[in-house]
Amino acid sequence: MAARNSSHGTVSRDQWATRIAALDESPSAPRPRKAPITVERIVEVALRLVEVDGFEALTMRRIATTLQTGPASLYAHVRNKADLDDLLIGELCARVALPTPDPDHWQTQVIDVYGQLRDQFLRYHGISHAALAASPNNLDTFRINEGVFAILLAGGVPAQPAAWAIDAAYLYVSAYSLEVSLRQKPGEDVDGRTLDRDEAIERLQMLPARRFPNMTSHARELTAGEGHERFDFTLGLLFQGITPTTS
Amino acid sequence: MAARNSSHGTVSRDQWATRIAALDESPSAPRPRKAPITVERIVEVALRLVEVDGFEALTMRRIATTLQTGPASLYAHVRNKADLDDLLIGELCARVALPTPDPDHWQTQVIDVYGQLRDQFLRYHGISHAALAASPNNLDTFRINEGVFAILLAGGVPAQPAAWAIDAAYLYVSAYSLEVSLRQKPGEDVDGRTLDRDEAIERLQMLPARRFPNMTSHARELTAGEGHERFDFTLGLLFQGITPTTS
DNA sequence: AGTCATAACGAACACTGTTCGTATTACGAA
DNA sequence: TTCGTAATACGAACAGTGTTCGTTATGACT
Repeated sequence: MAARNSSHGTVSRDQWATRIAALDESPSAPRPRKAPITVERIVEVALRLVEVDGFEALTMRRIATTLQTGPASLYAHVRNKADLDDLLIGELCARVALPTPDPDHWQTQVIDVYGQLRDQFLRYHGISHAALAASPNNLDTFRINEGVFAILLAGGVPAQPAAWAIDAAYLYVSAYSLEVSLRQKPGEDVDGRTLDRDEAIERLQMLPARRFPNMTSHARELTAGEGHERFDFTLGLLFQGITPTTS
Repeated sequence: MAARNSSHGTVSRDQWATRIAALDESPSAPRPRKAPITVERIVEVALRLVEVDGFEALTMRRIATTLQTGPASLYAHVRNKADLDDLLIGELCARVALPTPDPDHWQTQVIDVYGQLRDQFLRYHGISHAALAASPNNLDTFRINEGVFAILLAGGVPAQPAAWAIDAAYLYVSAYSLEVSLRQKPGEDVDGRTLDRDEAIERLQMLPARRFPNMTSHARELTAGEGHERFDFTLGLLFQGITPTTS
């Protein structure tokens, strides 16, 4: 009611600002108009934000401001935040390369696939939280399950144990990645691993030895496992138990 | 500035209301004064709220209003919401009964312990979310680990595989409980399990058979598992792989 | 009876996901 | 070219969340 802007060539101040902002876009972009907001760009920006600040800091507002818009604009392309989370873990699952089944090396193939998934989860801090919250209805999750299923069947594993082991493995990979992500939170980077381990041993041995005799005496075993040794160990247990030909 | 209440014996309206409310407390309580707010009461109320409405609906404000107070009053007894979550899963872990190790039945003993933990998690919808978010620094978690460790060592399992299997088992139990909780969300109660299974089979077979040949042909195996059959299967894999005496 | 540390509290802050109604845009038809 | 229309983008707001600040009331000890 106060000040319309329909008189001759003048534009509103906001429009002027957006035109200026549109000047220094990417000069080689075929669309100098604005910046079309698509689901792919949302996922891309969201993953970049998660990679930098972690999944806990991923909010619709941050995605929107990174895209130079308001939060309401995202809901035209994404139903929920949960829906966006599904898309994120879908993208991560889609990056996992599935090998052609080799009956002689099915076990290492399976561990390699889940290692890829774990690395994707660990690259984006805390995103496995979304992997656990979202029931695996995602098509990309199905793709991984299908690939592992093929490897297992090629290896001679019966269908029933294979199906259950696949389910358990996905759960374990997600939970393991989440635990590692949360444990790395106070730590600076990948360094200081043995230092953290010494401190963990110290804390364990600080426990009352009467109530915790085994944990205090076996603190070394409890904190052992360089790198992803524990990960490989557990997956080995899971898939060695369904081996058709006993090693 | 508007209406003080320091004149003679009159009390404020709020004070009067609290006095009236204090009348119909528990008549046999030794403290007719007010209602002392302790950590135990907070945990008790929080668990009751989670049992009714699920963990997602557990907020500090709801706990406070249930205790007839404001949200700020809780922070005198609890550092964070995360701290409260730790207390909750600590209470749940404390309820698990640990048997005296029997070398002849160590495997069933271990599965029984984790079955108790799973049932506690499933009784409170979505609380395993907190179990995964909180790194197992809790003393009650240590207690379970200590108990299982004792069972495993009594069974003749070497310390290193025992420690790693304990870690993996706790992770799996939490993730499994969380998945079951989230899957039960739309369902009414425990009923309708086979109906859900038929629907799951139908959806699986709706997938494009060219890209998902194994999942479509083995939909029955993928959806199989009455009750906690999958749970027992996975824990069996985990602990059968570290058995000293091959069955 | 008086003092004082502590607990309880009301109100607010910064922030979240989400929705409503409007304003703007792009594109095909006259 | 001009216009109308369907779809999109967006500002502002709503109902919540966890958490903190400054104040008030309490209960025990001297």
